[in-house]
Amino acid sequence: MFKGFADPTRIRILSVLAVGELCVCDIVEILHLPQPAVSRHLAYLRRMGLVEAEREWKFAHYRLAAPAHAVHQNLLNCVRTCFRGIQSLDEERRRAEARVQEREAEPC
Amino acid sequence: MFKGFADPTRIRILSVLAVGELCVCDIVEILHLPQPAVSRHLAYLRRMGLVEAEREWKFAHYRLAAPAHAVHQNLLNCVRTCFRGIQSLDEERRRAEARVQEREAEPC
DNA sequence: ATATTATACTCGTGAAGACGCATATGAAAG
DNA sequence: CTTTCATATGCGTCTTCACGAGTATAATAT
Repeated sequence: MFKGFADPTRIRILSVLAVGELCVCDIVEILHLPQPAVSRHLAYLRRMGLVEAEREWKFAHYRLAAPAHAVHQNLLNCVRTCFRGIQSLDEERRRAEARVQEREAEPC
Repeated sequence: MFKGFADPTRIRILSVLAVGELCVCDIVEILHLPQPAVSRHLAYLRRMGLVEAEREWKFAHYRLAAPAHAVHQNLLNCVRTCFRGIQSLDEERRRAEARVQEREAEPC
C-alpha cells in the first residue's frame, strides 16, 4: 500500500484523481506526461487497489478506490489534506477541477 | 517519506519504536533479524528523518523523530493506530514494551 | 477496408534497494 | 595492547521498478 505512494508521479496522479473521476488522456494533459507512463502507473495503482477503472465509450475513467482498511483511509486523508499547499500539486489539481467541471456540464 | 514505509521490515522497526526508545540490539532480538539488516534499515530511516539516534555508553538508542510536517504526522498516526490488531506486529510490540520497562526499572 | 483515437503492453536500460556475508569502526574492559 | 561488545559499512547478487521508444489492441469514424 505504501509503495503505491512511494513515487512522485503516482502521488501526482492520486492527487488529481482526488478531485474527481478522470480519463487517461485528461491525466496525460494535466500532468504533461507521456501516455504510456500514465497507463503504467495507473496499472500499478490498480494492482495495489488504490484506483478503480471503468471503460465507457472510448474512455477509461479512473477514480480513487474506496478505502479498504484503516491504512488506506489514512493515506487518502493525506492526499486530501496534507498535499494542499504544495504549489505544483495545487496547479495540477486546479486543472483537474476544470476538467471535471467540463465533464459535468457536457451534453450527452 | 512514503518510501520509508514501503518495506515490511521498516514497518516492523517503526512499529516497535513507537513503543519507546530502543537500541539496535533490542530490535535485533525483538524482530529476530540479523544485526546488519537492522542497522542498514535504521540508517535508511535516519536519512529519511523518520528516526533519531543518540549514542550513550556503547549503545545507540533509536526513537521516532518528531513529525516535521503533516504527511509525517499522518504516517505516525498510522503506526500508532492502524497497525494495532495485526498479530505479528502486536507480538513484537509486546516484546518491545517489556524491553522499555526493563530499561526504566534498570539501576544506573 | 482504412484511418483515427484512447489505452495498454513489450522490451531494453539503468538505478535503487534488500539481503547475506564478511569486515570495519569505535569505545570500554581486561 | 588486545579483546570484546555494539554498531556500521562494503561487496556481490538479485529483484523491483521507472522511463523512453516503439508497438499492439480495441473501438469508433470515414
